[in-house]
Amino acid sequence: MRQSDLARIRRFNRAVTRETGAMEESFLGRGRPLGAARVLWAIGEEGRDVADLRAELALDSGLMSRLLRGLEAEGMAEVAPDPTDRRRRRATLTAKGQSERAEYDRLNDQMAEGMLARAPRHRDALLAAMDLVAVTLNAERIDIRPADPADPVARACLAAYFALLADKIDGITAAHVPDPDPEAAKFRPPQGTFLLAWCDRLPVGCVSLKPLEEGVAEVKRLWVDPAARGLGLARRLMRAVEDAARDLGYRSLKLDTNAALPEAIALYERSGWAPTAPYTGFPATHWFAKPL
Amino acid sequence: MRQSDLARIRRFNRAVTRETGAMEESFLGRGRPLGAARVLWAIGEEGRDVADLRAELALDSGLMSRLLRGLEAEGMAEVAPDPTDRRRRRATLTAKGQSERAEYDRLNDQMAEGMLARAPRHRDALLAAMDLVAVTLNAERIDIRPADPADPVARACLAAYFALLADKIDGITAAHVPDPDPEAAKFRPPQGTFLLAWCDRLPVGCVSLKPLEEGVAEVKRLWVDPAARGLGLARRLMRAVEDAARDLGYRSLKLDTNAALPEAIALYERSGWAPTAPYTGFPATHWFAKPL
DNA sequence: GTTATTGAATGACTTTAGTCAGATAATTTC
DNA sequence: GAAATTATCTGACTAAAGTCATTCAATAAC
Repeated sequence: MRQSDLARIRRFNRAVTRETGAMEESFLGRGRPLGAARVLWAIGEEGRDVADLRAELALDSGLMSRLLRGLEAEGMAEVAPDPTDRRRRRATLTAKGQSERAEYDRLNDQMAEGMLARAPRHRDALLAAMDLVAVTLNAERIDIRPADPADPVARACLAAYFALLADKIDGITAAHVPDPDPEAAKFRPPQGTFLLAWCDRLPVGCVSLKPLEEGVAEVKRLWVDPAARGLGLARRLMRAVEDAARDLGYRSLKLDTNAALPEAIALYERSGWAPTAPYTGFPATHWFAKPL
Repeated sequence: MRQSDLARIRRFNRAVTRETGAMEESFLGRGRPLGAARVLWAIGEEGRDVADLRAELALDSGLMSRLLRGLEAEGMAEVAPDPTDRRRRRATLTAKGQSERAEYDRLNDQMAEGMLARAPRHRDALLAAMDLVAVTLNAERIDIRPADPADPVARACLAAYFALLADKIDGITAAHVPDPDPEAAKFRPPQGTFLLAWCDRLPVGCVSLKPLEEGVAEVKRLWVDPAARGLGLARRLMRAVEDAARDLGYRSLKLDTNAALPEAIALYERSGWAPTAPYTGFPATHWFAKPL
């Protein structure tokens, strides 16, 4: 590694350490040690099992118990046996606890606001850089899960996908999926599927599958967030959708794409897709098929 | 602020918090509490005054003293009175301390390496994003100081400047300043000056001044690191070089620039520079003057 | 129906970090 | 040269975080 790269990473680490330090400082301003504040926040609006809290915050059972007693004494939380398994206990926030949690949220928002305010003319560039860093650092934690095509998050991914197409392909204007989408059922099992890639609660990619002919399905709408490019996510999404198609009983797959998306074409060629006869019109310029 | 922007910033905060947590974890692996490790590292290869250490680490005098006693007991450091002021004390690392510090350096490098390894195909993009974040968060701490034009850091800025010109202006190939630069003396007081903008130990911009005619100096080589764009740094550099010119006794300034750099031209026009007669040739296309 | 396991709580610790009020010696200030 | 200031150290504290062994009740396994 170059010496100067190291200096850059160190500067980055110092900058974000200072920032998180300032945040914790502001959290202490509410008169509660950080440990207790973290538990209060982690209980969340709906309440949470104590075991669950312990796993997330990596706390010893003794310490967890004491922190909860403290929050109870403050009137912020209540802990009651879980009705389904009375050994387990469930922590919930009182009304007072809810509003205290909202205060922490507000402090958090305020810090975030302060960060963006430092780049008044480059707000979007700063956010994009933050995304790139966060997604890259979380690369190993990105996971792919089925979603409903009507879910707002799924629809947001599709909107990003169509915006990308409109940007890259001449003659396409930003299309959109009608809401409700009359085709949605085709993207749900048993006919098809819709997969979302998640990186720490935010979507970073999608792919979908719908029936085409007897025994053949079509892969549609492969999209990867710009912040997640270069991490092999497109390949993972393709593998996942192929597995899903196999599970749904399809024997082969097809897809179409456009010459303006050379990385996608290269990916298909690398992963066992072969050119096939055109089966769709504009904006498709390339057609591929793959047996399962 | 948009709700989704907030979610993105939160994701960023979680990602970097986890990362710094992992780093501290690895530091604890050397069997020393973080406080002591930080002091050991801050003492540095050349040693450091205790007062200096305290200011940097923001530690209470009692705590600092105890941490130093601990390091002495481990045989890592020695503290001796400062010969110039025997109230002050100077901490230095023993040979053992030096090698322990090198171990922390190695751990740091390893973590940095691990971060870059997560973006094998986008290493430079990740570094650029980290720079943007770090510089933006540090925006208020960027400061401008005179430097020697022969300093390697100054020369690195000039190299970046010429690379930028070569990239933007047709017909220019990456020029470079000869080493040693026969003109260097013109960029040093009392003839001229060379100013560097620093953001946490790394340069993020420069500007320089050299004599042109009796009572007139020329502003040259205004450069701002891409990561520091949009923070008003170019304007600050120009103000600083104008102040320096005034201090050196000049009565007016000139500069030339090229149409391929519209932001620079806009900046000059906004800050009291007026077009003037051409006084240089290619690659200049615009000439400005400003009375002081 | 007894035994083992699990989830949480409790009491008794330790470590780390940090504060605060002197004490001490060197250096400035007047 | 006395008085004030400065830099550090020491002792005596506190708060926060965390560990560990044990207890207790509920549940699962046999």
